[in-house]
Amino acid sequence: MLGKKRVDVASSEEITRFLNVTPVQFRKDLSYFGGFGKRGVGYDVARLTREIERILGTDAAWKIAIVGAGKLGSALLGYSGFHELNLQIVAAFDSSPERIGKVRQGVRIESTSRMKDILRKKGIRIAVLAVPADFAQKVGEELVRCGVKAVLNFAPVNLVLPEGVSVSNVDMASELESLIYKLKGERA
Amino acid sequence: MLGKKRVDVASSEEITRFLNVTPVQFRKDLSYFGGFGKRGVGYDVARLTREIERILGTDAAWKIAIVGAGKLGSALLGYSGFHELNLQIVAAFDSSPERIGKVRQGVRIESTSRMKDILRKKGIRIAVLAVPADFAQKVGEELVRCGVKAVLNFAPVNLVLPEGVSVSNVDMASELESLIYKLKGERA
DNA sequence: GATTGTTTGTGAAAATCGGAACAATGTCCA
DNA sequence: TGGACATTGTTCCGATTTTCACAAACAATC
Repeated sequence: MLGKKRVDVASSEEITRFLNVTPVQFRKDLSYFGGFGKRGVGYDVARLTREIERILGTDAAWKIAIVGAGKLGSALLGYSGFHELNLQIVAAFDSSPERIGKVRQGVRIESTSRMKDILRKKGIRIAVLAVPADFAQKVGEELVRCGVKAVLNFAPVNLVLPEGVSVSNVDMASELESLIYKLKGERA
Repeated sequence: MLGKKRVDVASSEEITRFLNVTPVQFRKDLSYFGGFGKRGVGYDVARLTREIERILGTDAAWKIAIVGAGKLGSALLGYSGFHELNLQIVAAFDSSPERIGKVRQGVRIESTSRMKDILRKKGIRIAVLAVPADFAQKVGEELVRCGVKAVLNFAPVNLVLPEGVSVSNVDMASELESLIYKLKGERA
């Protein structure tokens, strides 16, 4: 309880102070993969980081593609959160002729007609879908035919893809609905 | 079982065909708020829509503000999902002088220094945060001082705000982490 | 070295969630 | 009217998740 703070070691409570999980949950989740902490001391932050990266698979670099280079797609191309994990945006696609050929954030926007070639050649298995809602389902299915195994969908539709393909729908409207619902609850 | 389809009435099974919930779950959730369906028949679609909107609070219009008018913020200004709910973007803020004063999607971008005035005057309680990660926590706290009660955070940090303020972190990186983890599992 | 205080890891209890089964209620048709 | 069929709303139950409680392990101090 001295003024000296060791930044290289942190307790589960200190760590979860800025996460939205409880210390117990944090410890239990970690213990499932093995005990990385020292009792009475805490967790070696450097080692913990390495272990978590190994568990999550973010120690090796993953190549991802962004499909749809409109406003949202362009924004995602520059989104810093991807780089901080080991996610490399190595391809971008759009169907609009005036966007094809342009280079954004060092990535050349290709025609969607070339998706299969490029995705297969580069061995990309993760795609971020940022096309208008009307096209999302169709393009998503095309991605599956291109060998993609995981899709992060930003279009405001519920993307449904075959078994074996992971889909994560980032539904901003739903998130806002939840917030509104909570707000209403406080009023009542 | 005739060819005639009544589009004004639908069963829970028909409704959930395009949702990712089971019919039972759908009925159970609804029954928590009251029985809106007719046994043996189904749900009156028009009424169901009204009831759900009432429950979620999207029957009345909500005014929201977007803070940060960079790539992501601009994209969100044009995001169609907001309009489909009853969410009106009535204010946008940025700290960068070259963006202030510009009009995007009919909304004038104001200086962040004017946040408190405008947010309070317009009675805005919901804000969408799309600023760089380094500023997110600071700006979020400022929003709370401006009377905001719910924040949808797009910055790749875990925003923590005081009790009584709802925070929803749209963490795209986390979503991708989950996808990667699933992908790894299939490999092993 | 014993003692005290701290923190992890884990086993058990509690709560929550999702699915299956079923009774209640409605339509339709003879 | 009565019977066959369809669909909701609810109860029950198993599984999963979250929380609680505590023993084990470690550091620091006397």
